[in-house]
Order: sequence, then C-alpha cells, then structure tokens
Amino acid sequence: MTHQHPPSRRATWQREAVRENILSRHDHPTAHEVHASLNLTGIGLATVYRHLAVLVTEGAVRTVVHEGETRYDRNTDPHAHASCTSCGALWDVPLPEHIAEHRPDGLENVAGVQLTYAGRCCHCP
Amino acid sequence: MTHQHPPSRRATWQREAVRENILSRHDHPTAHEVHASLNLTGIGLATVYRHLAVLVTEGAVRTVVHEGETRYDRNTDPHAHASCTSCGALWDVPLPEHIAEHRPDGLENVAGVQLTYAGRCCHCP
DNA sequence: TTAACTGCAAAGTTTTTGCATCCCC
DNA sequence: GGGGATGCAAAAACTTTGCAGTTAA
Repeated sequence: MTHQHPPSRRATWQREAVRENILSRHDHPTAHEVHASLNLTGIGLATVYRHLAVLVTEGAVRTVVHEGETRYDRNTDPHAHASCTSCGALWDVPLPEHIAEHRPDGLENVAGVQLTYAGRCCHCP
Repeated sequence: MTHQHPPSRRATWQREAVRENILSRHDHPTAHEVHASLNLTGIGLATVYRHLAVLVTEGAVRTVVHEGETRYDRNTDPHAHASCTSCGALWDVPLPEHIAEHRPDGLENVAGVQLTYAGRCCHCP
C-alpha cells in the first residue's frame, strides 16, 4: 500500500489572512467579498480563491451555493440554510434531525446533505 | 389597482421544440444539453436559455443546481434530489414530509425547499 | 537552495444581453 | 404592418490556470 502524504504547506501571511478572515466572520461571504475585506493587504484574488479551496479540502470551512455564487461558511457542523427571496440574506438554521439519517433510494450511503429553505425573512416588509 | 397582463407570446417551432424536449425527458439536462439534443433543428443556444427561463416562470419546470450548473427538471411536484459523488448521476427522490412543513427561524414563510443528498450510488463499484 | 507560494493576466465556463433581422398574428 | 421572437456575437460574471518572480524553511 502507498502512503498518502498530506501536501506540505508553507506559512505565509496570505494563508493566515484568509484563514483568519473566514474563520472570524459569521456571514457567508463569496471569495470576492473575502478579497474585498482584505484589500488593504494587497492580497491577490486568485490567492484568496486558492486558500479558500484548501480550507474546504481541510474541512475547516464548507461551501454553500447561493444565487449562482459559491459562498464560504465557517460553520462545519451539520446544518441547513435559509435565504430571503426579498433581500437575499442567507443564514444558518438547524438541520432537522431525521434528514441526515434518511437514506434515499439509490444511494449506498449519505456523504452529505444540502438543504436550503427560501422565503421572506422576518425583517423584510 | 393596475392589471397584470401575462406577457403575450407567439407560437414558434422553437418554443414548441424546447417545451417538448424538456417535458419528454426524465433526466435533468443543462441548457447546453437541451440545445445539443436539438442541434439538428438549428435552434440557437440563447433561444434555448430564454425558453427554459420562461418555462420556469410559468411553473412548467423547475431548476436544480448541481456542480455549478443549472439543470432543468420537468418534475414540479415537491421532491428532493440525490447525486452520486462518483459518477455524477442526479435523480429525483421523495421529499421527507416533515421538511416542507418545517418553518426555519427567521423565515416568515417557506416558499421553496432545495434538498440534495450526496453519496455513492448503488451502481458504482 | 529549492520547492511552495504569489500576483497578474489570460483563459475557461456558464449565462445574459444588444441588436439587426425575421416572421407570427 | 408591428411587435414579439430569433440567432449571433459580444459581454458579463465567476472561477481556474499558466507562468515568471518571490520567499519560507
């Protein structure tokens, strides 16, 4: 059997900046939004994309696709999302317990569940 | 109060070709795939996109985003999806009943639910 | 030293849009 | 005849990739 070496990584301020940014916020930013909030550092957009992808691979963050954009979520516990069809807000909500346990027809196993509720949020008139 | 007239539409063979195509298939094609299967007719890709969008507006089909692509689904009954992380297949599965009834925190109402299970399908070795 | 990392720009994808032309009604 | 519909190409929006220069270890 062959050994799987995890890719070696160097410590750079760019890596730490992206990690610190996404892990410190409670919203669901796009790569552009992370890049925008780091604009004073001069980091490149591609670097932000690259580090976010690494963080996803490492399991440090997860993604959620919303309105055609990939958004990053520091909450890696099983949970669902809710979005407002009026203001576009997106936030975490609890995942109903029976969901993850359910095994749909045709699937050997359930490796992941993506659940998003849509409707009008309580703050929109 | 003002009256909302539904947009007037002309009958063209392109409209009928897209409608007939998407309503006759049980898979979840992308706009490109619908266009590809109509390639002998000479229909334009933009026209396919436009008609699929109209069908969604009319409620004749629904969409499901899978691997970053918008896919079209002729099944408009409430249902969930399952996808194979190995072969990429995507198919309809029943929506657990309690899901649609559940109202997540922060939402006034639930206008739509998107639920996709991911895992290895029964046909992949 | 050197292999990983970075920034930039170019390219790739998917979807939308502008517009001259076409053709239902 | 007139306004919606079409096809094409350009553009838009998002993301990835190639590459030459940089830097951590």
